[in-house]
Amino acid sequence: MSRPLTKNHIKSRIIAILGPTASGKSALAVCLGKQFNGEIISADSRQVYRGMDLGTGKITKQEMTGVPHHMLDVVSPKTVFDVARYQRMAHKAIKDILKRGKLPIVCGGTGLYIKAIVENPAYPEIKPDWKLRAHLSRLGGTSELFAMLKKLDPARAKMIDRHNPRRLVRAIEIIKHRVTSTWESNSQVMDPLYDTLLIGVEKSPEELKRTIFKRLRERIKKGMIAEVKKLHAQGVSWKRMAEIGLEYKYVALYLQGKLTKKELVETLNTKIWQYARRQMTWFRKTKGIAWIATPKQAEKLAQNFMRGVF
RNA sequence: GCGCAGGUGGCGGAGCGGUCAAUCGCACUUGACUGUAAAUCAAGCGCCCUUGUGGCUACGCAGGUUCGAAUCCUGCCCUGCGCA
Repeated sequence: MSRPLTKNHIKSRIIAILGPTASGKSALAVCLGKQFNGEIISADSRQVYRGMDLGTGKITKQEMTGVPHHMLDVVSPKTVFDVARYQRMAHKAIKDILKRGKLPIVCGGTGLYIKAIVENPAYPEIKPDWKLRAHLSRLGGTSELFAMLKKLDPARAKMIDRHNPRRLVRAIEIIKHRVTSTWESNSQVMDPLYDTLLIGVEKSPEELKRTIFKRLRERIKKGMIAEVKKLHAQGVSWKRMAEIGLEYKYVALYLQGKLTKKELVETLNTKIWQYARRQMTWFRKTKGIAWIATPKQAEKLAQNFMRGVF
């Protein structure tokens, strides 16, 4: 994969809007999109899936009010999407938007995906090897995986979270497919392609909790349960739903009779809140975010940014 | 009223004489994150003290037995089920 040279020319400006779930990012993005002749690139790891709408809080055609959106409905929920794929597709979309002289506005709550396009880390060119992954997961516990990695790639083993099967499996996958080099020779290279304004939507915990609960009830009323039922009828397994998480996971449990309606609402509500907190701990360490409390503040920031004033 | 079962940390639920501030799950708090990221994983979680093979208060309430009790005995209060 070749990387554009960025050193000797001025980088294109883009805006990125982030924040925890239910903080009101989408509406703000559309608002800025209109004002600055922009197009939205979603940075949401679940909104990429076709048919997952209500459960992911995907923006509707009406709500877009003419502002084009990208990276929505790009893949079937039966296939597993990933950051590297997201990175490639999003870059392509951004390039295209810029070529047309419009402003790309990245918007979403998946911190990793935002990082993928803003900081632009180079991911190793090793695709998921599902056969190997299945084999490794059948192997036994994490201690076994860790021992294996330690033998194959001591440098990586030193850094890794030895209890995390996902990380362990991927690390083994990388080293197995790369005979010569080691982890250290492959450390992540960051190469930002754009000059990015990072806007974080700030919400107090109390307000966030309120909005999450309110939004959850609305989603149920709008037919979220039927949506999950329909996806299942179309062949999305319960197991896959559990992997997708949150609304899909818990509604699936409800549809299987493993939760009552009341339990569904209660646990889902707390799980979404826990997710919002996880998002916040990710964003907290992200450098350079301008946290705003009102759309007005965001507009102001965007204006200055577009004029090149800081 | 009688019989049986039971009252343990925010909740559920172990423990049934010592190694119990009390297994475990949930919730809560903090954090990690190099192609599954709404996923996956870690730490903390009675109170006090910076610390520790530290101090204090705790297993419904009040007493008792014992070197020692969440665990045994007595009384009381409360809850569930059964019989009246």
